[in-house]
Amino acid sequence: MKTKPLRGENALVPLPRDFYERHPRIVARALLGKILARRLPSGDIVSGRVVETEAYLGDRDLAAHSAVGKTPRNEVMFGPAGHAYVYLSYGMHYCMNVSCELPGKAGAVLFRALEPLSGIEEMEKWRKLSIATDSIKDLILLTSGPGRLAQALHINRTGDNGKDLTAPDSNLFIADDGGMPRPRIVTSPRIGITKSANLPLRFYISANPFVSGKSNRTRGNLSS
DNA sequence: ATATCGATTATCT
DNA sequence: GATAATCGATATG
Repeated sequence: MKTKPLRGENALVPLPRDFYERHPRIVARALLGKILARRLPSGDIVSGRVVETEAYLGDRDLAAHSAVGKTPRNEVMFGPAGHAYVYLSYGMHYCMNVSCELPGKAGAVLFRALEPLSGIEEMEKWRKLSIATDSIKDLILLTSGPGRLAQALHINRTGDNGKDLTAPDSNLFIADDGGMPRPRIVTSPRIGITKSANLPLRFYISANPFVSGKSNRTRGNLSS
């Protein structure tokens, strides 16, 4: 698996398919510290570092959308790994996932929070926000939370659902800039679910201020 | 055909 | 802390 860290300008290349062809729990942890990026028509990059993820499993996970079997909404979860699964949450927010596992077996990882890295002004525009400063307190409003980060990167179902995030020319992809080699990872139960709520499938970077969840009310255990 | 329930967020009190 | 906004999927008649 070629996940060799890359650095320097134009170093953002999509992670390979086999990165995602693993158990969602493994992928969710491996994605922490990576970069979720949107490439604009101009070539500019809107991006953030992944600081919080959740795994949704194909087996014995009643909280996963795939638990009811394949439907038009969730079919990407059953398809090949490395594709975007975008769904509408509570009728108003889009949430961004990447499919995992081998074809036929369902699985996905939900992106729950990013630390903004580039394209802040573009994020403000898409979020319909005008933040006063570049303080953490203001930046949090851009990408802390699954609905927020999707809006900040202009992710939506019609434009992005099913998109191959590993394609070299994809305008939505995940990359490794080598900027966070071994993040300190905390494990906790997932947020906002009732079924299978006890499973420890949420992962976030320890002490990172962009992690979502009511002033980090939801506690977890340091697991690395 | 109608009712219920979310992998959420913004905006109140 | 509580609630409204809003819609697709699912369950039931």
